[in-house]
Formats: sequence, C-alpha cells, structure tokens
Amino acid sequence: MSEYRYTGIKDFDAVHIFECGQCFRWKRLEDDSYDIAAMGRRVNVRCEGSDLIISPCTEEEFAVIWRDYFDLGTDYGAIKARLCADDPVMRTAAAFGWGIRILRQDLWETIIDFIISQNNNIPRIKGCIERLCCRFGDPLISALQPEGESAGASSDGDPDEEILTHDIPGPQVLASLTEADLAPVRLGYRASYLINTSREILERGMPEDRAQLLALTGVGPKVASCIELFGMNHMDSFPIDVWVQRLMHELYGVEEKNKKAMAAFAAEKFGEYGGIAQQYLFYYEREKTHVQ
DNA sequence: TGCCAGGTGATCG
DNA sequence: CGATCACATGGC
Repeated sequence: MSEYRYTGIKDFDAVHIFECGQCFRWKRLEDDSYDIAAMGRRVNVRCEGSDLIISPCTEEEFAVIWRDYFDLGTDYGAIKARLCADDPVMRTAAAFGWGIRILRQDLWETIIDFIISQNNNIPRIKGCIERLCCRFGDPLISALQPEGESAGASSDGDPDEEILTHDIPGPQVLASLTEADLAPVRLGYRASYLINTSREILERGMPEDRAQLLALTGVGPKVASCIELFGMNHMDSFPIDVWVQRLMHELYGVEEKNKKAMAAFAAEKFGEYGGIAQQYLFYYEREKTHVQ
C-alpha cells in the first residue's frame, strides 16, 4: 500500500486536529494515528516526529488534495505568535492545542455536519453522520470491500461493523428522501432540516455567503459561522456555542450569555484569525473538563 | 430523573 | 427587535 511522507511539518498534531471538534468522520487507532473519511476518500494519517504520513496516498494526491485539506500553506506559528502576544489566556490554550489546524473541508459536507451538530453532542453527531453515510452514501475510494469478504451480509446493529466506508450523500440523494427514510439515522427533529436544506440548495445552488447560508432551513448564526470557518475558509469567523459562551465569561470576563458582546470582543481581539483562536479555546475548554 | 449537548424556528409582546 | 418554548435523541 503506497504512502506519502511529508517531512519537516510544523504546528501539526493529528490528535489536536481531529479532536478539536471541527470534523466528525475519523477513528483514532491504538497507535494514535487516525483513519479519516474526507474528500471522497478514506486514508490513514499519522505523525512521526516532524513527518506527516498519509496512506494510501500518491505524490499527486498529496499535492492536489491533502496539502490544501490540511492547510499546509498557512504558517500557524506566525498566527499563534500574533494571537498570543499580550494574551496569557491564549498562550495557555495554544500551548495545549499547539498542533491544531483548520481543515479546509468540503462545503456541502460541512453544511450537513453542522446542521446535525445543533443542540447535540459530539459522539452522537459522529454516529448520526456515520449512519447517514453508511445508508445513503457512495463507497469511498480505498474503502472498497476487501477481497474474500462478501458485501451483502452487513447487519445493522453489529458493533464490529466497519466504519468510514461511505461518503456523505449528495444533495440530490438527500432531497429525494422522506423523514421516514431518515428515521434509522436517528437525527431527531434535524431530519426535516436536512431534507429542506438539500431541496433549497438544489433550487438555489450552493450558498456563497453568510446571507445565503442563513436562508437555509436549520442554519442559524452559529451553524453559519461553523460552515464559513470550516467549509469556506473564512478564518475570521468566530462560532459562539455553549462552550465558547462559558469560556468567554470564565477566561475573559465577558458578560455571561451576551453573544453580541462576545462577538465584538473576538473581532477586536482576534481579528482576521478569530476562527483559529476559537479552535484553540474550544479545544482547551473541552479537554480540561475532559469530555469524550 | 432531569439536565445537557458545537441551536434553530415559531410565536408573542 | 428580544425573550421564550418546543423540538428528537441518548448519556450521565
């Protein structure tokens, strides 16, 4: 199996990147490498010292897909220096999650993922997305059935059932479904949001700005901010969820539950790198309360 | 058991 | 506008 080794990487840690809440389709293995599903593929990602190893991956796939996906053209060291100057809170948070990078994820997938994420917890979000892909998505590249095993017999509740084998279903597929079709995915009330948003996107095309995001069913200010940050490369976007509300009050003393004040504080203090700041803070806040 | 989870839509002043 | 409530689901 071919692998690609990128040497001399900085400000990169797979644990930080995948467990900071920005993406949901991954599985941590015993060696702390990650199997991930992204960009229509399934690959393993691991770090060895200052090497990043992706497998299976050719030199061309790395150049065309993964270099951008992992945002390797951005100097996170410089951004950290800027964010941490004159901010001891950020120094602590960025020292803790030093290897976080903002993944440049597929726009459609981030729309679906973060509609599902609302009023939900991360382990269950992962389960919902996995069930959605498994039932309605196409097989991922390099996740094809291993020879010798038959495909037809996969039972539903099998705990050993393989995961990360199928892609997120496209808008045409989701728009054609009913809530009854989606019942086994157990999205709760979000099922109708997915169907409606899919139909809206088929009609109007993919959203290109915040106003078009907010016009989608199930997309409010917080979900729109996540989509902008993770799916549209808006590094200044600062999503405010319950964790960020808590930490902005506890760590920075901003008035409790005052989202407007928090957004203004972030814009003033973090500016164009608000989204990266948010990820350092979010990861730090969640891990120190040690949530799954 | 009631509360919480990366909130949003509908409704009411 | 801003505040309040319902909304599925599952873990603690």
